[in-house]
Amino acid sequence: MDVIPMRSSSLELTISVPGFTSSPSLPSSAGEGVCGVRDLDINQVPLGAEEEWTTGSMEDEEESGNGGPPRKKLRLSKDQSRLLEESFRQNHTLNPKQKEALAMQLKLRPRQVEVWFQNRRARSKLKQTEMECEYLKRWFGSLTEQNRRLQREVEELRAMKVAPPTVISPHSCEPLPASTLTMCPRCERVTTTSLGKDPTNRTTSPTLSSKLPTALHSRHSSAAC
DNA sequence: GTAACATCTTGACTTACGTCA
DNA sequence: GGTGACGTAAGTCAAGATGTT
Repeated sequence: MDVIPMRSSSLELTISVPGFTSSPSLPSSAGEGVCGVRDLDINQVPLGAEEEWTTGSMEDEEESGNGGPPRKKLRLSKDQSRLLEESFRQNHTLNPKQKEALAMQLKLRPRQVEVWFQNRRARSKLKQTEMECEYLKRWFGSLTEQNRRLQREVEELRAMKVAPPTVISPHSCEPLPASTLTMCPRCERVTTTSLGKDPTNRTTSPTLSSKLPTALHSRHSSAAC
């Protein structure tokens, strides 16, 4: 799965993706996976990719509104951003004391720290949602494809069942009596009943089961199959 | 090289809503 | 239960940075 390119941003995001490993960075707020999935960390801050900043910190720009000249937009310095990011990593919200202390340390107004955290939370969530959406689209596509393949397989097996009395075992490549084949009424998979010929007794389609999210698969396979 | 425009990032604001004393 | 203070999320605006032609 590739990642939406992000310029000059170090938003900290994780997305739950089955089968992907990740670094256990922080408590991911959104989208705890449904089925034993893991968090994919997309927030590797590119080493040395910190760009220079246009302006330094603003000590305290008094009252930007109310008829005065249009406010100059503050750009946080590299250090200020880093410190804010570190704080955010530890805590996604600040209590008034922490806010005050951080503002003091950064030489910013508490309000600015507060706004920064608000925006940071909002934009993390947005990116997270976008990535989850992207991932689900891909997953949907892949499931659709698998579904198509399996339906084709079912059609073939149905045709085999009505026509010839025997089939070839996919495992031993020997002729197999059709009577040894049974179809699961729930998933429509064809399985071979154990006659000693086929020790694995596997379904004819192991591909999907290995790719399904574990929770979904175990829920199904535990009962009828 | 640079000007003009498009797009992206991000600091700040407004509004609505929930919680708590 | 009504009320005000407070905090947060969501939506938005706009300055400034960056990319493209």
